[in-house]
Amino acid sequence: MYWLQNGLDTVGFVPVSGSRSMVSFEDFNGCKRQERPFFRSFDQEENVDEEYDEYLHQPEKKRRLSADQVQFLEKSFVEENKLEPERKVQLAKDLGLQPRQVAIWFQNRRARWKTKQLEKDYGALESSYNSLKADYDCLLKETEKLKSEVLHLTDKVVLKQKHEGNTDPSDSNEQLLAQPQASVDSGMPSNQEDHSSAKSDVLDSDSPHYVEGHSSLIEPGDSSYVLEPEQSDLSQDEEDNLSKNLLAPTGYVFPKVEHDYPNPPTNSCYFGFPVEEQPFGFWSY
DNA sequence: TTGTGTTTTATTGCCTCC
DNA sequence: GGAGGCAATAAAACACAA
Repeated sequence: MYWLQNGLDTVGFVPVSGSRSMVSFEDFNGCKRQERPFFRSFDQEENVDEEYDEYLHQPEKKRRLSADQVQFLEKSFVEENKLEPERKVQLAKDLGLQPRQVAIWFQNRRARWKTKQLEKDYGALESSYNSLKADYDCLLKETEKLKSEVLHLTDKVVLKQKHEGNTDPSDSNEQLLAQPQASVDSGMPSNQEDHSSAKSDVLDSDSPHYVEGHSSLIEPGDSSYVLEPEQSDLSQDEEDNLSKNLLAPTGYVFPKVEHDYPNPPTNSCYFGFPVEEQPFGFWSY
Protein backbone atom coordinates (compact mmCIF):
# COMPACT_ATOMS: atom_id res chain seq x y z
CA MET A 1 0.00 0.00 0.00
CA TYR A 2 1.28 3.46 -0.73
CA TRP A 3 0.30 7.06 -0.36
CA LEU A 4 -1.46 8.84 -3.15
CA GLN A 5 -1.47 12.51 -3.91
CA ASN A 6 -4.25 13.67 -6.11
CA GLY A 7 -4.27 17.34 -7.04
CA LEU A 8 -6.20 19.44 -4.60
CA ASP A 9 -7.53 16.35 -3.10
CA THR A 10 -5.78 15.04 -0.13
CA VAL A 11 -3.45 12.29 0.37
CA GLY A 12 -4.62 8.81 0.83
CA PHE A 13 -3.36 5.35 0.48
CA VAL A 14 -4.28 2.62 -1.87
CA PRO A 15 -4.12 -1.03 -1.08
CA VAL A 16 -1.61 -2.60 -3.38
CA SER A 17 -4.00 -5.23 -4.48
CA GLY A 18 -7.26 -3.39 -4.40
CA SER A 19 -9.21 -0.37 -5.33
CA ARG A 20 -9.32 3.01 -3.70
CA SER A 21 -10.02 2.82 -0.02
CA MET A 22 -13.63 3.25 0.71
CA VAL A 23 -15.75 3.70 3.74
CA SER A 24 -19.13 2.13 3.80
CA PHE A 25 -22.07 3.64 5.52
CA GLU A 26 -25.74 3.22 5.90
CA ASP A 27 -28.60 5.58 5.40
CA PHE A 28 -30.84 6.51 8.24
CA ASN A 29 -32.89 3.38 7.90
CA GLY A 30 -29.79 1.34 8.17
CA CYS A 31 -30.72 -0.70 5.15
CA LYS A 32 -28.97 0.85 2.22
CA ARG A 33 -25.24 0.60 2.07
CA GLN A 34 -23.05 2.83 0.03
CA GLU A 35 -19.36 3.09 -0.52
CA ARG A 36 -17.48 6.31 0.04
CA PRO A 37 -13.84 7.21 -0.22
CA PHE A 38 -12.60 8.01 3.22
CA PHE A 39 -9.25 9.55 2.48
CA ARG A 40 -10.38 13.05 1.88
CA SER A 41 -9.62 16.24 3.59
CA PHE A 42 -12.93 17.79 4.40
CA ASP A 43 -11.52 21.25 4.83
CA GLN A 44 -10.42 21.07 1.23
CA GLU A 45 -13.47 19.32 -0.02
CA GLU A 46 -15.22 21.70 -2.34
CA ASN A 47 -18.65 20.24 -2.13
CA VAL A 48 -19.25 18.03 0.81
CA ASP A 49 -22.40 16.40 -0.32
CA GLU A 50 -25.43 16.64 1.85
CA GLU A 51 -25.92 12.96 2.20
CA TYR A 52 -22.49 12.53 3.67
CA ASP A 53 -23.02 15.47 5.93
CA GLU A 54 -26.20 13.83 7.12
CA TYR A 55 -24.26 10.67 7.65
CA LEU A 56 -21.84 12.43 9.88
CA HIS A 57 -24.60 14.07 11.84
CA GLN A 58 -27.14 11.34 11.90
CA PRO A 59 -28.47 10.17 15.24
CA GLU A 60 -25.78 8.10 16.85
CA LYS A 61 -25.79 4.57 15.67
CA LYS A 62 -22.79 2.36 15.76
CA ARG A 63 -21.02 2.09 12.46
CA ARG A 64 -18.17 -0.26 11.97
CA LEU A 65 -15.10 1.15 10.40
CA SER A 66 -14.11 -0.23 7.03
CA ALA A 67 -11.25 -2.65 6.72
CA ASP A 68 -9.11 0.04 5.16
CA GLN A 69 -9.85 2.47 7.92
CA VAL A 70 -8.96 -0.11 10.50
CA GLN A 71 -5.83 -1.02 8.64
CA PHE A 72 -4.79 2.59 8.52
CA LEU A 73 -5.47 3.05 12.21
CA GLU A 74 -3.56 -0.11 13.02
CA LYS A 75 -0.58 1.14 11.11
CA SER A 76 -0.76 4.40 12.94
CA PHE A 77 -1.12 2.61 16.25
CA VAL A 78 2.00 0.58 15.67
CA GLU A 79 3.93 3.71 14.92
CA GLU A 80 2.70 5.38 18.07
CA ASN A 81 0.05 4.10 20.39
CA LYS A 82 -0.55 7.48 21.93
CA LEU A 83 -2.55 10.05 20.15
CA GLU A 84 -1.52 13.67 20.29
CA PRO A 85 -4.26 16.16 19.48
CA GLU A 86 -2.77 17.19 16.14
CA ARG A 87 -2.34 13.62 15.07
CA LYS A 88 -5.85 12.79 16.12
CA VAL A 89 -7.28 15.59 14.02
CA GLN A 90 -5.14 14.64 11.06
CA LEU A 91 -6.13 11.01 11.27
CA ALA A 92 -9.74 11.99 11.57
CA LYS A 93 -9.47 14.10 8.47
CA ASP A 94 -7.66 11.43 6.54
CA LEU A 95 -10.13 8.78 7.49
CA GLY A 96 -13.27 10.87 7.32
CA LEU A 97 -14.06 10.24 10.93
CA GLN A 98 -14.76 12.40 13.91
CA PRO A 99 -11.65 13.03 16.01
CA ARG A 100 -13.63 11.57 18.88
CA GLN A 101 -13.99 8.30 16.95
CA VAL A 102 -10.27 8.15 16.37
CA ALA A 103 -9.62 8.74 20.04
CA ILE A 104 -12.09 6.04 21.00
CA TRP A 105 -10.55 3.63 18.54
CA PHE A 106 -7.12 4.18 20.04
CA GLN A 107 -8.48 3.82 23.52
CA ASN A 108 -10.13 0.52 22.70
CA ARG A 109 -7.10 -0.64 20.78
CA ARG A 110 -4.87 -0.02 23.76
CA ALA A 111 -7.27 -1.99 25.92
CA ARG A 112 -7.20 -4.90 23.48
CA TRP A 113 -3.44 -4.82 23.35
CA LYS A 114 -3.23 -4.89 27.10
CA THR A 115 -5.56 -7.87 27.31
CA LYS A 116 -3.50 -9.82 24.83
CA GLN A 117 -0.34 -8.89 26.61
CA LEU A 118 -1.70 -10.15 29.88
CA GLU A 119 -2.64 -13.43 28.23
CA LYS A 120 0.87 -13.77 26.86
CA ASP A 121 2.44 -12.97 30.18
CA TYR A 122 0.21 -15.46 31.91
CA GLY A 123 1.19 -18.15 29.45
CA ALA A 124 4.88 -17.47 29.95
CA LEU A 125 4.46 -17.44 33.69
CA GLU A 126 2.54 -20.69 33.60
CA SER A 127 5.14 -22.51 31.53
CA SER A 128 7.86 -21.17 33.75
CA TYR A 129 6.03 -22.46 36.80
CA ASN A 130 5.52 -25.87 35.21
CA SER A 131 9.18 -26.11 34.41
CA LEU A 132 10.21 -25.24 37.94
CA LYS A 133 7.67 -27.65 39.36
CA ALA A 134 9.06 -30.46 37.21
CA ASP A 135 12.55 -29.71 38.47
CA TYR A 136 11.29 -29.67 42.01
CA ASP A 137 9.53 -33.02 41.63
CA CYS A 138 12.65 -34.49 40.14
CA LEU A 139 14.73 -33.33 43.07
CA LEU A 140 12.16 -34.69 45.45
CA LYS A 141 12.43 -38.14 43.89
CA GLU A 142 16.18 -37.97 44.04
CA THR A 143 16.00 -37.08 47.71
CA GLU A 144 13.74 -40.03 48.45
CA LYS A 145 16.07 -42.31 46.60
CA LEU A 146 19.07 -41.12 48.58
CA LYS A 147 17.15 -41.45 51.82
CA SER A 148 16.28 -45.05 51.17
CA GLU A 149 19.88 -45.69 50.29
CA VAL A 150 20.93 -44.27 53.65
CA LEU A 151 18.39 -46.43 55.40
CA HIS A 152 19.66 -49.49 53.64
CA LEU A 153 23.25 -48.81 54.62
CA THR A 154 22.22 -48.00 58.15
CA ASP A 155 20.49 -51.34 58.47
CA LYS A 156 23.70 -53.01 57.47
CA VAL A 157 25.67 -51.16 60.10
CA VAL A 158 23.16 -51.94 62.81
CA LEU A 159 23.20 -55.56 61.84
CA LYS A 160 26.94 -55.56 62.09
CA GLN A 161 26.88 -54.03 65.55
CA LYS A 162 24.40 -56.63 66.72
CA HIS A 163 26.84 -59.30 65.78
CA GLU A 164 29.89 -57.62 67.23
CA GLY A 165 29.63 -59.54 70.50
CA ASN A 166 28.65 -62.69 68.67
CA THR A 167 31.54 -65.22 68.39
CA ASP A 168 29.76 -67.21 65.78
CA PRO A 169 32.31 -67.48 62.93
CA SER A 170 29.54 -67.70 60.40
CA ASP A 171 29.01 -63.99 60.92
CA SER A 172 32.48 -63.03 59.82
CA ASN A 173 31.51 -62.37 56.24
CA GLU A 174 28.70 -60.10 57.22
CA GLN A 175 30.92 -58.30 59.68
CA LEU A 176 33.50 -57.73 57.03
CA LEU A 177 30.86 -56.54 54.68
CA ALA A 178 29.61 -54.05 57.16
CA GLN A 179 33.06 -52.95 58.30
CA PRO A 180 33.53 -49.28 57.57
CA GLN A 181 36.47 -48.90 55.23
CA ALA A 182 37.82 -45.82 56.92
CA SER A 183 38.31 -47.68 60.18
CA VAL A 184 39.69 -50.81 58.63
CA ASP A 185 42.05 -49.53 56.01
CA SER A 186 43.27 -46.11 56.95
CA GLY A 187 45.19 -47.11 60.05
CA MET A 188 43.99 -43.87 61.52
CA PRO A 189 43.03 -44.01 65.16
CA SER A 190 39.38 -44.58 65.63
CA ASN A 191 37.99 -41.23 66.56
CA GLN A 192 34.53 -40.39 67.65
CA GLU A 193 34.79 -37.16 65.66
CA ASP A 194 35.61 -39.09 62.54
CA HIS A 195 32.39 -38.86 60.57
CA SER A 196 33.86 -40.50 57.53
CA SER A 197 32.84 -43.88 58.81
CA ALA A 198 29.34 -45.16 58.89
CA LYS A 199 30.02 -46.48 62.35
CA SER A 200 30.86 -43.15 63.84
CA ASP A 201 28.05 -41.48 61.92
CA VAL A 202 25.47 -43.81 63.22
CA LEU A 203 26.70 -45.32 66.41
CA ASP A 204 28.43 -42.51 68.22
CA SER A 205 27.05 -42.48 71.66
CA ASP A 206 26.26 -38.80 71.50
CA SER A 207 24.47 -38.73 68.21
CA PRO A 208 21.71 -40.62 66.52
CA HIS A 209 20.80 -42.76 69.47
CA TYR A 210 19.05 -39.72 70.75
CA VAL A 211 16.29 -38.35 68.75
CA GLU A 212 15.50 -34.72 69.17
CA GLY A 213 12.57 -34.33 71.46
CA HIS A 214 13.00 -37.77 72.96
CA SER A 215 14.95 -38.37 76.14
CA SER A 216 14.86 -42.13 75.95
CA LEU A 217 17.46 -44.20 74.25
CA ILE A 218 16.30 -45.87 71.14
CA GLU A 219 17.17 -49.48 70.73
CA PRO A 220 19.81 -50.19 68.14
CA GLY A 221 18.38 -52.47 65.58
CA ASP A 222 15.45 -50.23 65.05
CA SER A 223 16.62 -48.67 61.87
CA SER A 224 13.99 -46.01 62.03
CA TYR A 225 15.85 -44.20 64.75
CA VAL A 226 18.41 -42.90 62.31
CA LEU A 227 16.18 -41.26 59.82
CA GLU A 228 12.51 -41.07 60.18
CA PRO A 229 10.92 -41.95 56.86
CA GLU A 230 8.98 -38.98 55.56
CA GLN A 231 6.52 -38.32 52.81
CA SER A 232 8.40 -35.23 51.84
CA ASP A 233 11.08 -32.91 53.05
CA LEU A 234 8.52 -30.17 53.08
CA SER A 235 5.30 -29.94 54.97
CA GLN A 236 2.15 -29.25 52.96
CA ASP A 237 2.31 -25.63 54.02
CA GLU A 238 5.86 -25.38 52.87
CA GLU A 239 4.94 -26.90 49.56
CA ASP A 240 2.12 -24.44 49.22
CA ASN A 241 4.51 -21.65 50.00
CA LEU A 242 6.88 -22.93 47.41
CA SER A 243 4.15 -22.90 44.82
CA LYS A 244 3.25 -19.37 45.75
CA ASN A 245 6.80 -18.20 45.82
CA LEU A 246 7.42 -19.61 42.40
CA LEU A 247 5.17 -16.88 41.10
CA ALA A 248 7.61 -14.26 42.28
CA PRO A 249 10.84 -15.97 43.10
CA THR A 250 13.79 -14.02 44.31
CA GLY A 251 16.64 -13.97 41.89
CA TYR A 252 14.90 -16.12 39.35
CA VAL A 253 15.09 -14.97 35.80
CA PHE A 254 11.93 -15.65 33.90
CA PRO A 255 12.06 -16.52 30.27
CA LYS A 256 11.86 -13.73 27.81
CA VAL A 257 8.39 -12.71 26.82
CA GLU A 258 7.78 -11.46 23.35
CA HIS A 259 5.68 -8.40 22.90
CA ASP A 260 4.09 -6.91 19.87
CA TYR A 261 5.43 -3.45 20.34
CA PRO A 262 8.78 -2.01 21.18
CA ASN A 263 10.14 -0.31 24.27
CA PRO A 264 8.48 -2.07 27.15
CA PRO A 265 8.72 -0.69 30.62
CA THR A 266 10.76 -1.93 33.51
CA ASN A 267 8.16 -2.42 36.14
CA SER A 268 8.19 -4.24 39.42
CA CYS A 269 4.64 -5.36 38.85
CA TYR A 270 5.76 -7.24 35.81
CA PHE A 271 6.34 -10.43 37.74
CA GLY A 272 10.04 -10.19 37.21
CA PHE A 273 9.88 -10.61 33.50
CA PRO A 274 12.65 -9.03 31.54
CA VAL A 275 10.56 -6.44 29.85
CA GLU A 276 11.65 -5.85 26.32
CA GLU A 277 8.98 -3.81 24.71
CA GLN A 278 6.84 -0.97 25.84
CA PRO A 279 3.40 -0.82 24.41
CA PHE A 280 2.26 2.36 26.06
CA GLY A 281 3.87 5.18 27.83
CA PHE A 282 1.29 4.88 30.53
CA TRP A 283 2.13 1.28 31.39
CA SER A 284 1.49 1.03 35.09
CA TYR A 285 -0.29 -2.26 35.61
C1' DT B 1 -34.01 -17.98 10.23
C1' DT B 2 -32.82 -17.69 14.77
C1' DG B 3 -30.41 -18.06 18.98
C1' DT B 4 -26.05 -17.34 20.95
C1' DG B 5 -21.40 -16.04 21.55
C1' DT B 6 -17.82 -12.74 20.15
C1' DT B 7 -16.05 -8.42 18.53
C1' DT B 8 -16.25 -3.63 17.91
C1' DT B 9 -17.83 0.97 18.82
C1' DA B 10 -19.30 4.13 22.16
C1' DT B 11 -20.57 5.89 26.93
C1' DT B 12 -19.91 6.74 31.74
C1' DG B 13 -17.52 7.67 35.78
C1' DC B 14 -13.43 8.15 38.11
C1' DC B 15 -8.51 9.46 38.35
C1' DT B 16 -4.28 12.03 37.31
C1' DC B 17 -1.74 15.73 35.50
C1' DC B 18 -0.97 20.41 34.17
C1' DG C 1 -11.08 23.06 36.36
C1' DG C 2 -10.32 21.00 31.94
C1' DA C 3 -8.21 17.46 29.11
C1' DG C 4 -7.12 13.02 28.50
C1' DG C 5 -6.35 8.38 30.30
C1' DC C 6 -8.34 4.05 32.03
C1' DA C 7 -11.77 0.37 33.62
C1' DA C 8 -16.17 -1.17 33.30
C1' DT C 9 -19.97 -1.67 30.68
C1' DA C 10 -23.76 -1.14 27.14
C1' DA C 11 -25.22 -2.08 22.80
C1' DA C 12 -24.80 -2.64 17.83
C1' DA C 13 -22.68 -5.48 14.44
C1' DC C 14 -21.00 -9.65 13.16
C1' DA C 15 -20.07 -14.85 12.93
C1' DC C 16 -21.76 -19.20 13.06
C1' DA C 17 -23.99 -23.45 14.37
C1' DA C 18 -28.42 -25.77 14.49
